[in-house]
Amino acid sequence: MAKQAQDEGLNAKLTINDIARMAGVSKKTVSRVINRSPLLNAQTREKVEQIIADTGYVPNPQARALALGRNFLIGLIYDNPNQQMILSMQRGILEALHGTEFELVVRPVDRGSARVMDDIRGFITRQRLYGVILLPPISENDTLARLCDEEGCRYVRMGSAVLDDPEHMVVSNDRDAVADAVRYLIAQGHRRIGLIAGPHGFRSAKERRDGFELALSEAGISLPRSLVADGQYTFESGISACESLLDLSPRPTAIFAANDEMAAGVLYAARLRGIEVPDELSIIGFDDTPLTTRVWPPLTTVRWPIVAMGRAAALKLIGTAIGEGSAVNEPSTFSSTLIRRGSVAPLPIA
Amino acid sequence: MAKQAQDEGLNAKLTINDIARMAGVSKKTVSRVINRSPLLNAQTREKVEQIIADTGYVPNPQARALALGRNFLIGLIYDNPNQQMILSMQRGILEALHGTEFELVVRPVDRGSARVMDDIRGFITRQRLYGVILLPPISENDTLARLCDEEGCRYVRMGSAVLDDPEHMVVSNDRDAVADAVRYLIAQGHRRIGLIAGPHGFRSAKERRDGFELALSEAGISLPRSLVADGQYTFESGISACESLLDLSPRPTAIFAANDEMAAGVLYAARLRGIEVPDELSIIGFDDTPLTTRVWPPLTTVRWPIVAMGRAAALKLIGTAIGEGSAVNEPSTFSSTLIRRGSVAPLPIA
DNA sequence: CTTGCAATTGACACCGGTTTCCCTTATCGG
DNA sequence: CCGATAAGGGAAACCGGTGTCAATTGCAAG
Repeated sequence: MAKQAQDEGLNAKLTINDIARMAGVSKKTVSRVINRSPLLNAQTREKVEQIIADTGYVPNPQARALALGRNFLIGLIYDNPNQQMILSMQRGILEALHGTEFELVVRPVDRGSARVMDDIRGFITRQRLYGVILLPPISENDTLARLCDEEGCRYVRMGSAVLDDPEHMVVSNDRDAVADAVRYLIAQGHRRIGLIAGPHGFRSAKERRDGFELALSEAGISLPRSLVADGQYTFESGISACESLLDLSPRPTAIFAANDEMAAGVLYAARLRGIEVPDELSIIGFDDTPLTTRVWPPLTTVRWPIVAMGRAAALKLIGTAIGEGSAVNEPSTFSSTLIRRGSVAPLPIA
Repeated sequence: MAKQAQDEGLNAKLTINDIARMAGVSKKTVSRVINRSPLLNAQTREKVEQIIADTGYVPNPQARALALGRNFLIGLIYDNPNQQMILSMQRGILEALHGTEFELVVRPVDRGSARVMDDIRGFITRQRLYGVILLPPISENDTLARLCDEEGCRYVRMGSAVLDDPEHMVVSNDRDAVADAVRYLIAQGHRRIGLIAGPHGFRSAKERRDGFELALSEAGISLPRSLVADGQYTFESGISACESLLDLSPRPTAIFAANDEMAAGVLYAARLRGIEVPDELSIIGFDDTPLTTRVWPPLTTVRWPIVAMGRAAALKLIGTAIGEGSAVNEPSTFSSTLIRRGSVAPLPIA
């Protein structure tokens, strides 16, 4: 342990010149070893590698960044209301980055600001990022993707619709997942099903709504406009959207909320009116946040593999750099599953 | 907007040499302007500053990092089970960093691993971090603080006890906050109050327990060991800890849980047994996570200003660099407040 | 035995800043 | 009016890597 620490302290000062001198070769040769250049004598390589291993030398990232014009940093760009999602993504990404030479730089941006694009451009070019991962909803912005292309910055966009562009996207299939969830409600006998939709302009909101409508039309159920309430993906918006649905007469016997926060709002609104869940009202949410098991009754919801998607995104970005090149071109569509808990009950035969 | 973008594209290629040529001075003089060197003619400075402003030149961070031997990166090091807290801290830190030249690099570590210290040392020295912010519980590790000192890396430790070392710490006073909360329970007539403590080895757990015991002893209430149950700061551990408390006879009339997750567990366990909250059992949690308003009844809890603390920590770190030097030596103790919601009721006169 | 080509390796410039050291020039006291 | 002193400003080295291109070596072909 003490020796280890000593080594560490030592290698903090070691430069490529030191290694070159010890090995009796030039800087350039050491550089070739580090960068796995193929045009290099096997013996020379071995000798240098031995010395690198013995001394614990690690090349200075700042110097590399300057010479290469590129850093070994991954940027995580988000502008998201959903904190839980950011954190899970971040976790997945960090898992993939762990043990590599890459570090993660986080960068929240303000979609509302007029200068977002310039901010991001500055971030990317100044830091000479190796690549960026874009979280929704800003990932849905094509201008941003074009900007990355222009600046020669690798990127991966996270999303919630089927793939347009496999090389640059990691997505979940929200539409099908929601359709499944709603089919489940229908199978339980529900016919008057309310939707609390996500905010306009969010792709995920649209996909989830499409899935909802798809399942209904499959079953030949008509959807009056009044059964669709707008939400903002927040708890509070879930409450008020739910109230407008409960004001209907007859009121819906089931509600699908486009995320768990709003589903929790439904639970809250129902309790205020003394409506029993799930006996008088069934609820399904989306996300499978920890919240779903903390509330009562525990929420039936759609789980999408956020952490795994984060990992996949990171891998797609750095795949070629860490010798996992195969990951890069692999299409990355993840599927979600319905998690049945306690917020759905069959409709009693009237 | 178009012009702006053009400027941005331009300045990506501008170097200090270009500026020097345009201003008709040497690189060094431009460097002096950038670094606010005092030994510089006012006119020269103004001229150069004008050109920098016009062209939108920004010095290359990689080159600076190499020359200076230090990066403009802040590291966020954590090993925490409490995801919510990490994210709030991160938010506060990013708020403070916004608009500065600093970026945030996040670094989860595994406290269990034998190589944690070497990992962190590698992270700090390799990236030549400007400074790091340490989140609890690993911030409580003195070896780590010493390591930062050795490596000449600025650091700020977040914590939950009164200050040992104002220069390097931003803390909340958990003990007093909990004492207040428990005094409130006592004022409501409760005498048999259970504690669900946090895990051993966490400073916050100890502080909160101390506060709990303090309030009880002030009021002359004895605390049998059986009224203290161990938890792990998780929902599940809250449930089982609560069950052991509810098995007592007579059972407690109130429970203080050392965090909200465990308090939610208490709610869950109570519901399983058909115990009414707050009428038959009062509950207070700690953290004021969003969860507290999603559950029923909404949880009375202790709010600590996590985001503000994150901001303060970042400011303490970069204060001198951004001309807010005063922030650095300011002691940073934050106080928490009791948020009264619906999970506490007065004890009915028996 | 000489020439051509491929495989290795090294010398040197360069990435874009900062630092060291020295020279020039302005200011001031005698 | 002259020399001392200090401040402004520039040339060149340096931070620690990588890219370019030429030099060296070994070996097969002519």
